[in-house]
Amino acid sequence: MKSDGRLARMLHVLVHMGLLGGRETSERIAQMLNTNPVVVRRTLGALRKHGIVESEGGRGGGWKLTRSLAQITVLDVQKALLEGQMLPAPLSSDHPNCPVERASNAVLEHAHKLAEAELEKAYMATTLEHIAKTAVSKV
Amino acid sequence: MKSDGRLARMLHVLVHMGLLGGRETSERIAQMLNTNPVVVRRTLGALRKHGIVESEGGRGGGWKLTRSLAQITVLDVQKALLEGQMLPAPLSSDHPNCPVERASNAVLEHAHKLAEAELEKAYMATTLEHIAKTAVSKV
DNA sequence: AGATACTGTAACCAAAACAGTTGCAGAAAG
DNA sequence: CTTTCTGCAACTGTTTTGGTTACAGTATCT
Ligand code: FES
Ligand code: FES
Repeated sequence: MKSDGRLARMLHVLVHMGLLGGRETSERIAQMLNTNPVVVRRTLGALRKHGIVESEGGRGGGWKLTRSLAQITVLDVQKALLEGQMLPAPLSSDHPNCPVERASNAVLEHAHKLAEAELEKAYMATTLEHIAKTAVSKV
Repeated sequence: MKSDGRLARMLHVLVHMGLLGGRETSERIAQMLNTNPVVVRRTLGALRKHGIVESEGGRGGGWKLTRSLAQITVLDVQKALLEGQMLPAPLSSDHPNCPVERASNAVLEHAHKLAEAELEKAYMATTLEHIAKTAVSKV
């Protein structure tokens, strides 16, 4: 499967917008992401639905943040992009009545829940401002 | 993406073989997994390369375990099936020289490493015998 | 009003990964 | 020498993300 690069791209874009302040058009963001304006609208559109960015049409329009970088965590962005679980356990449903399959699935589900909790904790603890400061300090 | 059900299926098959003891043919395993014998050979073949099972061709052939369920962990099976990382961080490489992209990627990579460590710990702590006992106790 | 510069969205194709299927070669036992 | 197995190559199907084209709607400027 082709891996999902949306979270990394959105972090990049949002921090960029936070640092440079102003409004950005899909066209400019697309160039910075080596991709197409439509892909940018598609992905930023998901963030808009969750109130992280807002857009304006027409001449002079574009995208901008609705709150400061310090008020956005990586988890906020991830949740806006993802519908279901972050780390779904890869279960089987070949033989639903078999106790062995159920026990195997239970083990996998438990392990994935632990890992997902760890991931969520790390995502929640990191604000975009933290990323911005790290980036600026390493220029 | 279509999710990867190989680990769950292999746990099921291996515990089944451990409990019922004997040799099993790809055909019988395929029926139990609601799939095709070729898929079974393909997947069990990966386990054979890692010494978890062995196969014999010809009449009366089939698959059997090389060690007891207590000597196989979920992690062993996972490592046999997967080449790379269990939980690869979904990084971006659109603008490799941009410090913001690098900082974003670093955050994601760190978070995923934590989650992967948690997952690996849980997988390593669980033997197939543990799954077998849970299943038997719940019949 | 009309040109210009934006977003919003639908409809497609490409790429990647797992699953499923067919077909056939080879090996071991009867 | 037939039967019953594995091993493997070569397809197709399916799902998900990414990329592209095309067009409708909207706000600003002259
Ligand atoms: S291109 Fe703007 S921050 Fe990386
Ligand atoms: S079918 Fe044999 S253990 Fe589930």
